[in-house]
Amino acid sequence: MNKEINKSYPDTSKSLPIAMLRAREAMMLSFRPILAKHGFTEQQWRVLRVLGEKGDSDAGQVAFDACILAPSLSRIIGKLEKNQYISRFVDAKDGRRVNLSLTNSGKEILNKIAPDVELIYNAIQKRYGEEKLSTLIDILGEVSEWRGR
Amino acid sequence: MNKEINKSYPDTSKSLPIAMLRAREAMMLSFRPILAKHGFTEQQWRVLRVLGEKGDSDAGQVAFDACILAPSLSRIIGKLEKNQYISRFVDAKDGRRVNLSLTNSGKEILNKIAPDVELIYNAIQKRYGEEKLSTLIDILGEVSEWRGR
DNA sequence: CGCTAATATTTAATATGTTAAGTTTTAAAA
DNA sequence: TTTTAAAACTTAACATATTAAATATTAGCG
Repeated sequence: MNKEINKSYPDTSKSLPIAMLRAREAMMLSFRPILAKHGFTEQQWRVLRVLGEKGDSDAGQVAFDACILAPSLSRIIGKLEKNQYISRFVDAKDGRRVNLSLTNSGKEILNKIAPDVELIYNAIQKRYGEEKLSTLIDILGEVSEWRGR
Repeated sequence: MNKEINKSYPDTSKSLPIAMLRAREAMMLSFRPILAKHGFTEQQWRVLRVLGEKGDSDAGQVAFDACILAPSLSRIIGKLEKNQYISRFVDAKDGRRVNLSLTNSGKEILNKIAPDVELIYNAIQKRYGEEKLSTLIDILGEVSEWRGR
């Protein structure tokens, strides 16, 4: 469609960043309603999941694992702490670090929501097949290593 | 690393949405400085590119092509119009639609920035190979078709 | 034709993304 | 040890994301 028009600019249909955005958005359309039903945003959910998976971590580690920039994380953990889903305390050995930990309430909500999220994951995997998705994850992992020029 | 801890939650290292976020971010770290040097955000740039590629389009089409939600696009085109990079006018046949068009100034800046962006694309392609990236684009395209469940 | 539903866009409100600057605490150099 | 640089967060300012509601216009139907 529209193959006759100006082609002097890069074709967005082949743009990796846009392709990832689209694919990601397609999936998030399924996930977001589940999280929203419990009052969480996608980013807040990533923080809870990461803490549930890796256990107590400092903010920097959570930021990396959840793929959230430090300034965003600061606000997010502020809210999660206020709502009693996590607790925050400065590291005893290094006063610069802030350690984060799931509260019991945080663990409960995690256990409550996780199964619904898993259902979607399983449906996606059933539709596309483990092999294809694993290929996808692998290539994405390689591209994540890109460090410019 | 950390293979002994709690595994009762989905492993974020295998999460497709997070994997896409990471890979995309790795690439954007190379692209953003180029755009920033000219005062554009990543989204503003997508709008300019889409208009340069597909020619004049209505807002809805641009939103889809650039993968930007309508409310965000409204503000973005407001600023791009104010800065004279695009012009906006209501469709003559359908008063609900807003048609967007690159100004000469918009075309110029597009031609000025595009080559620098291409350099990065080429470097990425050289490093990972066309075949792998084309496989990636294909799978991402399939996943983009996901429509919930 | 007049009424109602659907479309396309915009506005509003809250949350996150991005970059830069500011704090506090450590680590390292002189 | 003093001072200087680096590290880890936080705060601030502006831009975008997301959802819902408001506007304006068109399409369909009785």
